[in-house]
Amino acid sequence: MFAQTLSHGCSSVFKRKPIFQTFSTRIITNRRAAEQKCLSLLSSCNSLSKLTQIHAHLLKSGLQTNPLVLTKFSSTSSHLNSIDYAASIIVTSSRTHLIFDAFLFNTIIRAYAQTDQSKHSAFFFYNLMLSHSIAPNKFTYPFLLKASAGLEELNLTKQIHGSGLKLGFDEDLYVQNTMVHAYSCCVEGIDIARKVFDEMPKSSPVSWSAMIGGYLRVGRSVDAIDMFRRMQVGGIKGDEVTMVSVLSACADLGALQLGRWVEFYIEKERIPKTVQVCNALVDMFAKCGDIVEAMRVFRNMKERNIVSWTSVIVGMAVQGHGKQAVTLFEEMKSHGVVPDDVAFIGLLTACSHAGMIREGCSYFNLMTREFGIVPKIEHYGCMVDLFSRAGQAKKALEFVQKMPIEPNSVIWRTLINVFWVQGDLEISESISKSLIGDEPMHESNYVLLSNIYAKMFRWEKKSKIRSLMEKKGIRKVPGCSMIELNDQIYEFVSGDKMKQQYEEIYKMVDEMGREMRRAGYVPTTSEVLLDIDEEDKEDALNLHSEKLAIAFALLNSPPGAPIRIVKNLRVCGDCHSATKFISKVYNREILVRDRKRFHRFRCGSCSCNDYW
DNA sequence: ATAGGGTTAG
Repeated sequence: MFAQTLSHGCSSVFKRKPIFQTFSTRIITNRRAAEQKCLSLLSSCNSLSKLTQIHAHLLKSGLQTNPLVLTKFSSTSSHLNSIDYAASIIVTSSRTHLIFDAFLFNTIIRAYAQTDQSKHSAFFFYNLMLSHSIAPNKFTYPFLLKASAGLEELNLTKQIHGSGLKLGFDEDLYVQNTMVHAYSCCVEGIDIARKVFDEMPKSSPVSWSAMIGGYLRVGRSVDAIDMFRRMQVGGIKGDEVTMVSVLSACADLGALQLGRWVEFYIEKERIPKTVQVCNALVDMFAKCGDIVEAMRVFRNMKERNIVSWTSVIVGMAVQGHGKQAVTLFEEMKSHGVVPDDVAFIGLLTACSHAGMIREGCSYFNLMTREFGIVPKIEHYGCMVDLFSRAGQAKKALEFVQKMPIEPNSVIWRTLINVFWVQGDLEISESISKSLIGDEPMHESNYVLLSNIYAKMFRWEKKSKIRSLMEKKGIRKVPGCSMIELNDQIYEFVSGDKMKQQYEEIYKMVDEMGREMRRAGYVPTTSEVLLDIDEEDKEDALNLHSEKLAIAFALLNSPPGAPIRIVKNLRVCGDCHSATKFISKVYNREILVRDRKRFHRFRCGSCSCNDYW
């Protein structure tokens, strides 16, 4: 097969003679031509077997010593085994002879930097390069930084930064941009990235995108948005990559108004609406709860890929629209788009949120049977969630026991929760205890166990957990509700006396309570897992960040305007019930995005049908 | 030859 390809590839130059003979004779007489030929053969080489054959042939013909050829070897394939093969030739050759140059090393360094599994090898060749007294050039640093960024090795990045600094390559804009990116890949490096960014004499949209993307990666979406605002103020135009990052930040924060503005900006500035930009728009609208707009963008796309489909499917899933998610999935298949493991996670989530147990099970089986996808822990997680949400604790447990892979803490927590809901507190307690043993620093494990003890009225055990947490310095994540109003994002934390309007807000909360009671609301004091009397429990419920946010929205938005709230935790039972009453009493549509899904409250009921 | 980006169970 190789000989065929080779002779076919050579046919125009070497017409009659057999290929191997051609090579050896020509090399002696016309080395340069043979080199050229070999290089062009390597250009079309896309498998390890071809590579090894070309190499074997080269050995015969004496061309292996040529650095140019070796360079081509390294850049020829993105497959790890081909890169390793090229690497081994370079290592061997470097022991014996030759005039290696920076170009050669850059190529192999770049090849390794682009792999997922073997980025460390890039540094091996960097050191080999130095040991041969070959000076790195300005191209070497972006490659090294790329490798270091992927490894999330802050110290490595610092070292490269230092060496680049000494050689003066840090003045190159490319190097600076990659530097910002590499630093921003580590949570502890993000502020250094910002410092590098701030000290850059010049910047490009790439620099800004690197910074915005960095803030996004470490979960600082507010800072990401702030960077974008700074761009606007500075009159710097972003490009399509910037837009993708900014839209991602909007999606994360649930900032619909800003997201809409970004879409407008894309139109106005004629930023190319690439597939990725449209996918980001779809995802932004979906995560902001505007599934209609998400579908509009999706339907208008000229080209859609698996990510586009998955985005709308997940969008439907978080709205609890299981049927539509399934319909979209089937439509996707009929368009010839092959679902991947992520698409199945979306689909299974949709089934789980909508209580579609039968469909969920059948798709889970189909995934492996028809598409050969081996279920990952996430897929098993979806299934455990599917049974658990439907209250089938026993089935969920059986499923876990039959799983071929080890369940992880997410799955255990799902089980703890379902047994807790069903009042099977002993099982919950025992799983919970062993989980704390496995993950002693994970905050939610303690919260779960503490809730279990509260429900058992074992207050002394509960307070023990609390002091254990204190001793280990583990803090409960405070509940927080966000609301976007007139281009501003407001944050409310439970019981927080915020800077502005707090007296008015607390008054409003009281008024809401009275109006709700008149409509039949009864506070769910059993939700308050504290050893205090009933009246104090009611007060504690009123301090929940969600109620504060709603009060704030009622005070500051026109009557009848819909209210949109984004929470960092799941909505509690009492807030869920209260919000239903508020939607009716105040005649408002209230959309709450919780940690996992949307609740659309209208006229006294919720779109989740109390299934969440 | 060089840089930044979209979907993922609770």
